[in-house]
Amino acid sequence: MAQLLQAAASVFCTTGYTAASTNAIAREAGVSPGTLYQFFPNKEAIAIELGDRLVHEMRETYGEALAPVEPGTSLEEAVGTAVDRFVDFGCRHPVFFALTHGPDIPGRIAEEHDALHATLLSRVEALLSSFAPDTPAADVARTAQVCLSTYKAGLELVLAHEGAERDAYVRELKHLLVRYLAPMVGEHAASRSVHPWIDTP
Amino acid sequence: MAQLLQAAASVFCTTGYTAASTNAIAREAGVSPGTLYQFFPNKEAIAIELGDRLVHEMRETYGEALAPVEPGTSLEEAVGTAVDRFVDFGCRHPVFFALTHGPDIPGRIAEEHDALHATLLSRVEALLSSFAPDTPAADVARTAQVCLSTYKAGLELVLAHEGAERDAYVRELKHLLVRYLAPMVGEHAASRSVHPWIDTP
Amino acid sequence: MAQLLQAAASVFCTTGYTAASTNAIAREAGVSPGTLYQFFPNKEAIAIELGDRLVHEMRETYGEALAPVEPGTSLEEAVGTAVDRFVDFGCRHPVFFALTHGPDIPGRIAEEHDALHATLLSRVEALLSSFAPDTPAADVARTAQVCLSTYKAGLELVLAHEGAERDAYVRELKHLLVRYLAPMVGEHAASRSVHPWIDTP
Amino acid sequence: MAQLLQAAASVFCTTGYTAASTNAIAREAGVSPGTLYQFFPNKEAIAIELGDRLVHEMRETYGEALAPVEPGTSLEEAVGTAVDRFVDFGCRHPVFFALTHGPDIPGRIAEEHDALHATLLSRVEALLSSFAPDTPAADVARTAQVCLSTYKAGLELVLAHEGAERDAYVRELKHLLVRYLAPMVGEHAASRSVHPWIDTP
DNA sequence: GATGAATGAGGATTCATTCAT
DNA sequence: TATGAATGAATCCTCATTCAT
Repeated sequence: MAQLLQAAASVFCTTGYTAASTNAIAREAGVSPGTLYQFFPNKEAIAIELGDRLVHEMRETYGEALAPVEPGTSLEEAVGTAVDRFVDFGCRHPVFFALTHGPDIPGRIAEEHDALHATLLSRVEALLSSFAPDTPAADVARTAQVCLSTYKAGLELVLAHEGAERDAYVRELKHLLVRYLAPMVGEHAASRSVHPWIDTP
Repeated sequence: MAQLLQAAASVFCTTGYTAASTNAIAREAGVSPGTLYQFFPNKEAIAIELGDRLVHEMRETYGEALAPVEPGTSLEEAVGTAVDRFVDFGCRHPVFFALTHGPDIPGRIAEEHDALHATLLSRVEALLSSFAPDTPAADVARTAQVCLSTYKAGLELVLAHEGAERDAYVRELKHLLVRYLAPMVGEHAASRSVHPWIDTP
Repeated sequence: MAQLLQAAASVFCTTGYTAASTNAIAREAGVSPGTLYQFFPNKEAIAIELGDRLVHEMRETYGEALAPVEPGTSLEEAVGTAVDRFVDFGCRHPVFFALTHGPDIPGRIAEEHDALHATLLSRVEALLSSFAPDTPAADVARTAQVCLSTYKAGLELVLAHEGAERDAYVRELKHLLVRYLAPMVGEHAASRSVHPWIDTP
Repeated sequence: MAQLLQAAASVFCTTGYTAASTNAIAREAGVSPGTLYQFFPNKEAIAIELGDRLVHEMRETYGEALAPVEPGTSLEEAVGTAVDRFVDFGCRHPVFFALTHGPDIPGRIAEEHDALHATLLSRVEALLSSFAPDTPAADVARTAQVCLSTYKAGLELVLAHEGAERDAYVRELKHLLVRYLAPMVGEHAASRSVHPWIDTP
């Protein structure tokens, strides 16, 4: 079954969900199509189970990565940790993006993913609030959304490169986020090593 | 034919390229399947024609949006214009993203898109170089990549909202980019209203 | 219309009846598909009209070629004339074979062709009877069938070659028929330049 | 699979290759269209497999039928044996002709068939040479071609009849060939029961 | 009369799913 | 339980035919 999920991950990665055939998955897993259907009622269920596991692991990853920071943690540190974890996760599970993007993925996964997104969102919001308690909730929510989107886009870029170049992109992604967030958290993080940012007046 | 392309755009948007059936496109266009095949030799050709038109329009859009800035233009202005154009384009052509993502889109489109990407990239690089002439080429290239990815991700976020909320996201996207780029262009844009950024020492 | 039939002949020749498309015929004729259907109710009708004309011309050709021979005509002369006409006809109308062979031609043509075949058969029978009046009718009929089949097969062989080689095959075809028929007509054609054949005793 | 090939043979026989639909073949075989495609990748492959088997069997048939004759074998015997085998083969495999004629049969089959034709041709040539060693090669080749064509045409005639009538046609076919060849082999077969033929002087 | 875009049933082929072994 | 042949609906695409202009 782990075998099957791994095969599915591999096939989804290379062909996408829609174009992936259950026969191809079974073949990749080295079992017969019939066997596949003794573990999963249909193709969608495979993607859902896969998604569930990813989401679960992601939740754990972020549970730690986005946990409320201890007082005194700098923005750089917080962002750095989160990005590193995110990158690590993305490297270990390239399927995640095959199941995340694309309008042709099963509804259940979309829901699952939305739920994950919402969770992450609230964590990021909490984090942001701890850094900038006075910011209106709507702004925090929006900023969190932007952060998540940026995360994902940046991660794809990171994964598209290797070695030193990958590391360079990781640094850029951190800069991108830190610089974006600095003004918001600036006043409440005067102890940081970055100059306060003067936003559009 | 415009009718068909529009229908195709609509169907590709909702189901993705792979899952889109030519019969569905024909139905959406209000014609019979046979009619569709008098204009396009096959499904791929529809996507390609659609992609060509989008790329063409995108090229024009960017030709103006990313044109070398006149001396004296601020980073904010340059980014603001580019983002506005990009957003406008995205609003008018939501298909663009359906044909851009996904591993199962026809090779021709991928090429076309890669070519477009390369073009945009070199324009952004030129723009960045004009703002920060002393930056090493490799860094400029990487920064341009990050900008483009951020553009795209931000645009999706923008398109997912409407009205005032959309405008707010547009502002955030501009901030995101401006803040990211400010340190790089900082020394050459001392006249700007942003403080120079002190990067990782 | 002659234009259309000619185009049809050409297309039938190259692709066969079944694989020939009415659009291809119309295109070959330089007219629109609609125009084609103002002359013929359907694809079959084209083949039928074509077949009719060929059969008509063939009938005339054979009317003369297989006409009752004047007394004193040798077998060689009779066969030689018939073969020459047949070959000439085949050279001018290569379609004939496209519409003659193959199990996928319309029933009407088959009938037409069968009628032609029957006509030719009775002429050949008459000819044979005039050469060998004492032969039983059943034998004459069978021999006539063999002659016709041999004719056709030989003709295809002839048409497959050109120039001197074609002429050589024409000669062989004549030999084939003359030698086959000689024993049957031998006794009644003692004046011929061939030795009588002593058949299976 | 034998079931499918048999069904295909039957359908090809009645409708010809082009007009034969895979659904019809599947239905004739009593299976679903999908099943057919688990054995053959496409319609052409069915014809090719069928053709291969026929060609293979034909080769064996002819390997024996056209083997170099032992010294002392008469022309009648040689022809008689070959025709009998050919007829037997044709009776058991009427498809052979459906896949042999027609301009729309798959290229692979045409090649296969051409190869077979060439093989048969060289065997017939060898046979003829053994009977008439002094005949120029070009003449032998031509005569062999005529023999093969006559074979095929005669066989179709034979297959079109049954019982005693079929036997009668078989005899006629043998006569046709023996009489055609007698003059050529005459001098070297003086011991035979046929009179030498005096050809065009 | 000529046109040619439109039609839609039909054919080749795929693939998610089932079930007898 | 595992298998893998069988299924058949659905897909892409063709082409004989029609009809508004």
